Amino acid sequence: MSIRSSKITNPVVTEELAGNANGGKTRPRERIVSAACTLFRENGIRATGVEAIAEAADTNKMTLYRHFGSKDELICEALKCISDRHAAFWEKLTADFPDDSQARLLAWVELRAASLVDEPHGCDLSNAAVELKETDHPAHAVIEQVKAAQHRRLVALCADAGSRDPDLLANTLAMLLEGARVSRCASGAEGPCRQFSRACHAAIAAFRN
Amino acid sequence: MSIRSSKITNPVVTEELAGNANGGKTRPRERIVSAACTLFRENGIRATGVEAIAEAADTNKMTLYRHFGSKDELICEALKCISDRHAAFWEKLTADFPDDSQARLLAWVELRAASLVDEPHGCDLSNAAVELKETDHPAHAVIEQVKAAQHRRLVALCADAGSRDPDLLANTLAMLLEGARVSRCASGAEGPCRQFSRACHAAIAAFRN
DNA sequence: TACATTTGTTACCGATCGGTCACGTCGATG
DNA sequence: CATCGACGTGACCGATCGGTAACAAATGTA
Repeated sequence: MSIRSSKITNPVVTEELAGNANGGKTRPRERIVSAACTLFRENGIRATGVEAIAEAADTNKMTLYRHFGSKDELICEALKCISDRHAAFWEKLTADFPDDSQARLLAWVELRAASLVDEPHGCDLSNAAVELKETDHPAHAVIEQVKAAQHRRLVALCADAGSRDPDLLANTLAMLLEGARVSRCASGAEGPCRQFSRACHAAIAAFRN
Repeated sequence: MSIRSSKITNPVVTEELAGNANGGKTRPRERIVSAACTLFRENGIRATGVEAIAEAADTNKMTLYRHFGSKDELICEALKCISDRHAAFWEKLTADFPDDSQARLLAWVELRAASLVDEPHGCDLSNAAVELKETDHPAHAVIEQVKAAQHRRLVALCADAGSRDPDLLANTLAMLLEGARVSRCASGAEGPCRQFSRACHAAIAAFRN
């Protein structure tokens, strides 16, 4: 359901050079990454076996290991795929509101609030960070890098919207979003996340010029 | 370190009827729950085997299964133990600031901010909720119940402190705390959680009467 | 002392995990 | 047609998992 919207963005467009002309069927690598994203999100990373990923990708374990040296490598690749989706989200946001940066910030709140409703599993990056406690796991580098990029974009958005303290506002919004997502898992849809939008608006108003 | 403060509350007091007079050594059941709490927090729930728990508790797997019917049951019991620590935290908070409810709210912020510094693993309850995706897992009932109790206490605290909208303020503070904790795992100590305290103060000021 | 309860020890079970090997199949290219 | 690379299939490996059986040792109680 949530994977369907991403499947149309990634594979079809980028496979023209490969000249694969069969009926819309993508190559195994993309299917594996896509399936890994879905299963990791819905069942957790450790709880998802490589065989289940291969099966969901309509292929087999051997082909999976021909493309990815290990499960950890596949995990990193899946996180990078999610990072690409985040980047696409930001590009679409700036494209939809090219001039009015104030409206762009409000749209960010609204879109994130909407994602809280139909995505009950929280942030895939943060969930991975929570689940993979080994501090030397290669996924942590990917996660930190993506989170840093997101923070930079959010700070820029707050600055464009004319906040008095863009860094503080960005961090506040980041904590509110992260907290809303995780409390969606722990306390349900009727928990604190219910008032995510109002809390964001209050923060924006509090840090206005 | 954090486990030590709880060890003095639970076992010693409740074991007088058992008449165990050996040198301060607690009974296996408490040691198992305590070890489970520590290992679950430091290594994750799924990544922690029952044998490792028994070993850390200075006992063996057979004794563990004599006290707990399954690992899932032990998980629930460990979460309940953590719930007791939360309750102790709140009791101490109200005991330390019996009169000044405004100061009590500020102390809540300060204590939570301090816990962000020396506890890099976030909220054990939320982490468990994220890690255990099976919606029918018995741990979810425990988690939701504890989270609901915490929410009630936080709302009461905000109301006592004279907020205009205690429910909204409590939810905002809950999201900020939850988000600060998880972003501590995903983005490091220099991420958004760095400004948790300031964000809380701004929220409190925004919702003041 | 005699008994009952709680622990400790060891070996074991079936299942699943991540990962590999050998071989067979297919489609594209020359 | 021949070749080559990507893919599919199934069996297999060692390790680890949660959980159990059987028996010995310790412990408290009468």
